[in-house]
Amino acid sequence: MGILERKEREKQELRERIVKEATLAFVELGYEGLSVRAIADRIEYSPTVIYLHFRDKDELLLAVQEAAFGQLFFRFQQVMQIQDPWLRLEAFAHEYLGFAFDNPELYDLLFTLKNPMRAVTQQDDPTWKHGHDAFSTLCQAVEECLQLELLPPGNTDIIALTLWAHVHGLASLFLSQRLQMLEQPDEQAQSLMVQSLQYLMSMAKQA
Amino acid sequence: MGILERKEREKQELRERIVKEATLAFVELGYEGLSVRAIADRIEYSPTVIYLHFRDKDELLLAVQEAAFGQLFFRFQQVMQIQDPWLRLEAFAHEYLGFAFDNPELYDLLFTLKNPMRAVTQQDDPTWKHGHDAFSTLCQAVEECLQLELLPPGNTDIIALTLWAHVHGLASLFLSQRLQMLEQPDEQAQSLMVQSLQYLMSMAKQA
DNA sequence: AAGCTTTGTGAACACTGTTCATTTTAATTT
DNA sequence: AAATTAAAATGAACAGTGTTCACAAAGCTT
Repeated sequence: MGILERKEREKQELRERIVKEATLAFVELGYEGLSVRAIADRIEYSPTVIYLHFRDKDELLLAVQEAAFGQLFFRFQQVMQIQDPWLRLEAFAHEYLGFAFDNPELYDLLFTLKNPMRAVTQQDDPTWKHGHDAFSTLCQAVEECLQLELLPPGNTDIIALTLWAHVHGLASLFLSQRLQMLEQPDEQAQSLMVQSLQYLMSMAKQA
Repeated sequence: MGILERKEREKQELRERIVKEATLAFVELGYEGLSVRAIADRIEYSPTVIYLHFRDKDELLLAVQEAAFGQLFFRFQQVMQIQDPWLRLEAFAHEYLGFAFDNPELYDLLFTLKNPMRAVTQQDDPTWKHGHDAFSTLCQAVEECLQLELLPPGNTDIIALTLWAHVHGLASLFLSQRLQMLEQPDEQAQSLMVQSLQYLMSMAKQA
């Protein structure tokens, strides 16, 4: 009686195809340009079929977000193998910024746009798995640095938050074009961010 | 011959009324809920009259943003009178975060939303005056701290950017509800941010 | 009072997210 | 194999969006 299984599988496949094409359309057109009808065109189905798989657009964006988290986590996995916790911390920061540069729209979806979060609070099913995992690995690196006295003593979560807030702040200001406030050419913006990161890390290491 | 002047004045008054009502509607309904027709209703004019004063919605948002910058700058002016540069720096950070908490929508408009920036690059008229001013005052406090050796030596702009990125990162993550990743109750989120700020400042002061 | 410029309007266009009655398709039962 | 039932997919529609344009109202100049 593999028929039900096959139908279920086909349904999941279609769902994944929706998420995949939605992701492509999203990175291509940005958030404003992403429409349900555009996705429907790409999967060659009627727009209404999307609502058979997702309550609304927010829930679809949540699925796209989850897929994007997978991409970020994939880049992190290579960093996780670095033994030295301090070097690992630095590598995390660079990888994080690298992801933001390479995938500006997806970065916004992960850490800025409010739409997917509305869906996550509606259903209190806390998907967000990859997000917590990513933060945990950051905390672990911080923990190891603390034990080796490479960081000023303090609460692990707070320190991890401090580092995260810093790199996110840089990425966010850059992507939203607010670094224009520094009155520097745009090509140098990335260099500024690296220098800021170096300054922070040098402050931390003086402990 | 005060007629032309009167007409010009009336035009400016209407323009300011548009910006004012747009601001009110914006903080009330948020970005998604803000529509040209809703603003038109509030000013009791036809929607098309708005396009006599602004090229498009982005340009209107830019004007709202400028007004919001005024509000932020107003809060900063009281901080600017603090003599001790270190205390001034800390006060800036708290005032910045306070503004973000009190005016979440306006904060997004100032530092996150891309729409107004599109207008600012289209016309290369670099309004953005208040933004530069705010950053300059931050730089000045940093400069004074450097001379008193209250901060590790380094480029002034880079240090100012580092501080700004940190508080903006905290505010941004909080407002976009991404601090859920810390698995802490939402009421404690603000406390976490203050602790993170304290950690950063203690690191900086050890120089 | 006639003409002209500015100011304001209503209707329309091409979109958007979303819903619902209807039809097509597939699987099951008779 | 035919009829029945359940699932999947659709087209049309609704209310809303930003924006444009031909047209009307108002005010000023001559």
